[in-house]
Amino acid sequence: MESSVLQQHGYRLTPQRYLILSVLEQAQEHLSAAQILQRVQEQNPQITLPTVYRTLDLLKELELVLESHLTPEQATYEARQGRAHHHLFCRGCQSVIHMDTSMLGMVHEEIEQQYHFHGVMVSLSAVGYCENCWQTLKTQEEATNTEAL
Amino acid sequence: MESSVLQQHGYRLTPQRYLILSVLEQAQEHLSAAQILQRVQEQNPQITLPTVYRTLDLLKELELVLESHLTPEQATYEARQGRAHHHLFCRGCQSVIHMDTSMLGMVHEEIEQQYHFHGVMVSLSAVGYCENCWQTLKTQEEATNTEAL
DNA sequence: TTGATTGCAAAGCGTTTGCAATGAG
DNA sequence: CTCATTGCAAACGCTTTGCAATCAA
Repeated sequence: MESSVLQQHGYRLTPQRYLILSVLEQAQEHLSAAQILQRVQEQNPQITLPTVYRTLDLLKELELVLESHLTPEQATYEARQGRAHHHLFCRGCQSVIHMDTSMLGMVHEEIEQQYHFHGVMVSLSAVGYCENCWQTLKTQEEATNTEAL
Repeated sequence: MESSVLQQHGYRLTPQRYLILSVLEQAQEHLSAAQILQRVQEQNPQITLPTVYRTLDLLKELELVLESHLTPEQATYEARQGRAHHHLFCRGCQSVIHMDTSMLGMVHEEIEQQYHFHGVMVSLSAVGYCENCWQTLKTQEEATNTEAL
């Protein structure tokens, strides 16, 4: 648990902040602010959405939490785990798979050199269909084609 | 101008749609819906924001326009130009630079094989500071440090 | 005690929708 | 005539903010 980082930066460790951070650390998936609220309220129904957002802002600033915008509608959040990773998103079941960074090779350095940028953070994201949803999709298409005849 | 694609799909080519598409095709940058409205209203002040959004939906569907979510706040749009590309975003001046796809190499195939995904679209985005903003930033930091003493 | 933090309510902002008026085919 | 398309106004959903009450240090 990285909650001590809060105090190290002069912020209070309140029950709300502790709960929100532990929900994120225990989650094995990306959570939206609303999902975080829901889980957090199971332990303490008092907590409200503004508190979730304010806490997330703090945790982002302290780099304990990462924010993603895989879908346009809403941001999702995850606790910063050890290894850097990228996201593979299934259009079908909306699941998010983590990819490791190995495949990116020297992309980072190439960008800094080629475009004269500094402090570059590279993020790769891919969307597609997982095996399951791909099969479902093909079945549906066949059904539609048959209908159309 | 790809406006003929509209009719090919049974949609009307209205003055509004024509204007919006040409604004996007002439822009050498990513535009938000509000920016599109502004440029379009210079020619026809009658046009409204809902029309812009409805037209963008259409153009996205016809793949004449690409939508990006480089920043959380608002989506940006660009006319689909010839070559695929990726985005390099400067945190300082908010400018967007297009990178070509060469550096990605076989990433696409690797993902399909390694994660058993189908119809994968890869998008790489990077954020950092361009040369200019990097210098500005360093100067500012020095100033702040001096102040703090 | 004292300023940081919270809950509440309300506002903000980008985006979407219902609907009547318009206009192209 | 008929339906796609528009402008208008209002709604929507996520996120942020003002403020008084509360609470950790």
